[in-house]
Amino acid sequence: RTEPMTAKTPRYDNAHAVARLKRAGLRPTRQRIALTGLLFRHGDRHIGAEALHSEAIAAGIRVSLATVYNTLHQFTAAGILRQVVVEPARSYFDTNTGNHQHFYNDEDRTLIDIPDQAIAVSGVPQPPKGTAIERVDVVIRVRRA
Amino acid sequence: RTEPMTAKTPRYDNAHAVARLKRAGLRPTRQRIALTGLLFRHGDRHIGAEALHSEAIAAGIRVSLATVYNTLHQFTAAGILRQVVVEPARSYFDTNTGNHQHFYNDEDRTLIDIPDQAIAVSGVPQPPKGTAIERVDVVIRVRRA
DNA sequence: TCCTCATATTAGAACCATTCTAATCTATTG
DNA sequence: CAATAGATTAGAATGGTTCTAATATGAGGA
Repeated sequence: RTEPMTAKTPRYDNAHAVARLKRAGLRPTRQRIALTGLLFRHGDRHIGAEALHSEAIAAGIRVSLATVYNTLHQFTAAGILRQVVVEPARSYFDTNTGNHQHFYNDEDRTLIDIPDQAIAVSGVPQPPKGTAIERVDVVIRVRRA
Repeated sequence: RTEPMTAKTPRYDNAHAVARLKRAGLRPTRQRIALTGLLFRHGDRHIGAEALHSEAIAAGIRVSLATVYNTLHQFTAAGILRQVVVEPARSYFDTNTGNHQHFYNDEDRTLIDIPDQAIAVSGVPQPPKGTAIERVDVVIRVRRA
């Protein structure tokens, strides 16, 4: 059932994708399986909906942009993707859901992971009454030196 | 020249606004003077373009939404406002341009300042080759406890 | 295998914050 | 006060995202 993959494209066959989807409680549909492959086949990556859609189309996967949006949000809700907010009017999704932060270059829209251990945020005060801290996001904005 | 300020509505008259605009290298037009008043009359605040426009209209200031957008961006470029990115598809502008960070409640879109001294980010690694760090933004995401 | 149906997918329209356009005003300078 | 660079404006355009309601499909049961 699982087809051989060339060396170039690291293994992430349908069986893996299906397993991951089931673990996340998502029905393994043709589109979700294919998108899972694109997303997690290579290492950590940051990608937007339109870009992922283009990539899918280029790879011969028949999927609508709406489904790509749906899928990215479902994956985020399921915890297998993380949404990164670094600029208004554009969303990035990060396949690395572990604790880490980002460099962001506004000029060329580059997002780069910073491993968790590197950064520490100290002195975080009490959150406002009636709220609890959900996550601490650090964006280090860089520009051409 | 500096006038006494009342406790309730701190004074921010046209003379102040004009002075601030000139200092920023911006021509003190009727609209900019009025918006400067709205923005800096009270203490620190976070506001979006549409909200500021509504506020202006409510205050009887005749100004177009386009001008509000232009003005917010010019003020940001001039360094008298700071743009805060906390969610896709919506921009906030902060009248506090000093070094500080934010709590953000996604549920009710509340932005709250955290004074600079409180927070420290350590272990920031070298920025990517050819770039320099411009700013470190920390957003502490909170939710109803 | 074949039904059934809850769930997914889809094309295209709708949305909405923001930006653009090109026409009209207005501060500033001479 | 005239000239003009710069600012404002209404309305159209943009662009990423979400919605709609019609169609398709995976999962479980007969």
